[in-house]
Amino acid sequence: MIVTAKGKELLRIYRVLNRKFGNLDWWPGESRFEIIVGAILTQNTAWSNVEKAILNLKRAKALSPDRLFRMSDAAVARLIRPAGYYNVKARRLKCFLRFLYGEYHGSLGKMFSEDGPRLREKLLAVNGIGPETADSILLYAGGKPFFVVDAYTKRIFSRHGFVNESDDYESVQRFFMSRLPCRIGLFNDYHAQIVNLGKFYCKRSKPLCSACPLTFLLTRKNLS
DNA sequence: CACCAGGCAAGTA
DNA sequence: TACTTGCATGGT
Repeated sequence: MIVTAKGKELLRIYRVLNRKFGNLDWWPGESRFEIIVGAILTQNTAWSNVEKAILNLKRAKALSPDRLFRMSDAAVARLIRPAGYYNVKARRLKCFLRFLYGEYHGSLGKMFSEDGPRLREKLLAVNGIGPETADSILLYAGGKPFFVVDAYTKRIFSRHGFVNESDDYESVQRFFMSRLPCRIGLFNDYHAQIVNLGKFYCKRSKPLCSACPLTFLLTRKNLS
């Protein structure tokens, strides 16, 4: 099936997902800092495990930039153990905090007052923050218009012929950002819908389920 | 038991 | 540039 991917089709797909699942109100997290920590902890990790780690941080009153920054790597690692890769992730959190204090005196407000593209470049220069983590931070904690691309995005949209599985991050991101209206709320909920869809319908080694609303939409369109 | 999860960096050729 | 490997827990 050949799909000519125009912007209106991407919007139609989004509307179908939103109608079925409603507004998902991402990111799950009560503060900007919690969102940032979650974005780092969820790298290649099930969110349920990240929740346990964040709960540990909250119970230890460690979920603030200053408390976390003062803690030793080993102490942080112990708290975030359920999230997996706890040694590297403890270092990555510290790298971000060193950046936050070094550049902005520990103020997220100052950090997010920077120009979006400029801040993105600076985040990417922090060890442990790659494109997906940077965009998650910018969009969900900073309210800046960057479309987040993850494994589900590539998997789902390559299986439907919109992009290639081998396309790099920036290329897939451009595919969406050049075809969608630049709206925070849309970028926010679209990515949330994709992850939700992936969790329910699209595992790594299994084909798309025929009950997947996206499959249904595209099949129906193909027949008409 | 095997496989998977909302990546990333560092090493090799 | 394009692979490969290490990192690690908890759920199915």
